[in-house]
Amino acid sequence: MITFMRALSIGALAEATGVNLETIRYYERIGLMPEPDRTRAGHRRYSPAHGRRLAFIRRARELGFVLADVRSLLALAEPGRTSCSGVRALASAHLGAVRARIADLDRLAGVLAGTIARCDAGRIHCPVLDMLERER
Amino acid sequence: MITFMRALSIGALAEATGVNLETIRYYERIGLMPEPDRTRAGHRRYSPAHGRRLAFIRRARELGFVLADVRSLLALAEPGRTSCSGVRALASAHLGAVRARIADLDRLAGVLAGTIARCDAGRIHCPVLDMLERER
DNA sequence: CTGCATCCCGTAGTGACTACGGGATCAAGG
DNA sequence: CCTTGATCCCGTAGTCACTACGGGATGCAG
Repeated sequence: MITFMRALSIGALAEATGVNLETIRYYERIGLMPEPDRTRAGHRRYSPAHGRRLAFIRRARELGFVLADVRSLLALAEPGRTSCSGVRALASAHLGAVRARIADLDRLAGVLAGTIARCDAGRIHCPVLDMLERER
Repeated sequence: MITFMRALSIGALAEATGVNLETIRYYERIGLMPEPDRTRAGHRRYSPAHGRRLAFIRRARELGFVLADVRSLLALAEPGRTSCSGVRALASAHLGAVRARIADLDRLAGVLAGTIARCDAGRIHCPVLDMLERER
């Protein structure tokens, strides 16, 4: 298990969390990650709390939440005023969107597979082009 | 069936094909649609051939082909030197990508659904947040 | 102290559009 | 013929979530 024992440089944090270094700076620019302390020379020093927040963001992104949702989830997860129903609503909505997308892609794959399969039948005209060119 | 009998304005073409007017201009900018003739005042006048090409692009996009693929498909569909095997290869590769994406989303939906389902069990801690916060 | 890895920052590029703004032109009705 | 409102022109910038680049400043090991 990854633990963040001491202050990490941005490169070390990137390695520890698997989040690209430039992405971490991007998250800071858009206000998703708080600004960390700096060394005298201006290099970022990350605390364990930063590491946990970044790991949270990463897992949410892996689950397909858009950054706006991640922002909401972070707010809803604030210690003290945790809102489970809010979190659940967000997750449910997201699940619905994912399932809709799957249904879309399933239909698409069906059309593609059916058309490509007809190629094997040794047609004269290309069935794929036929589909793309045929009106309506 | 939609037929393009005469020269259409960009707005009429947009309506006939269901492609946004600004998108048509965008396709022209990136060289996907050829430049049409213009009226003396500079307004675009589209021929039936333009209409057919745009409809082809639209159907390919609906099937999820990226614009680079659409470009290739258009080249492969050139009358005279039609390449069925090339078209088939592109379509097969795309189908593979679509199926991979579906598999990804299926796994994702499973995780989300499983986690959300645990919310109903009347937990004290929010299972969704638990998942996002837990290390590993 | 030398050299190389790491870090800084701002900017621009990606894909596939969409939106905006300010001006020109067109087509129909009076 | 003239007005009016729809349509069209163009260039630019915004979207999302990053990623890449470049040129300069540090950090740290040998």
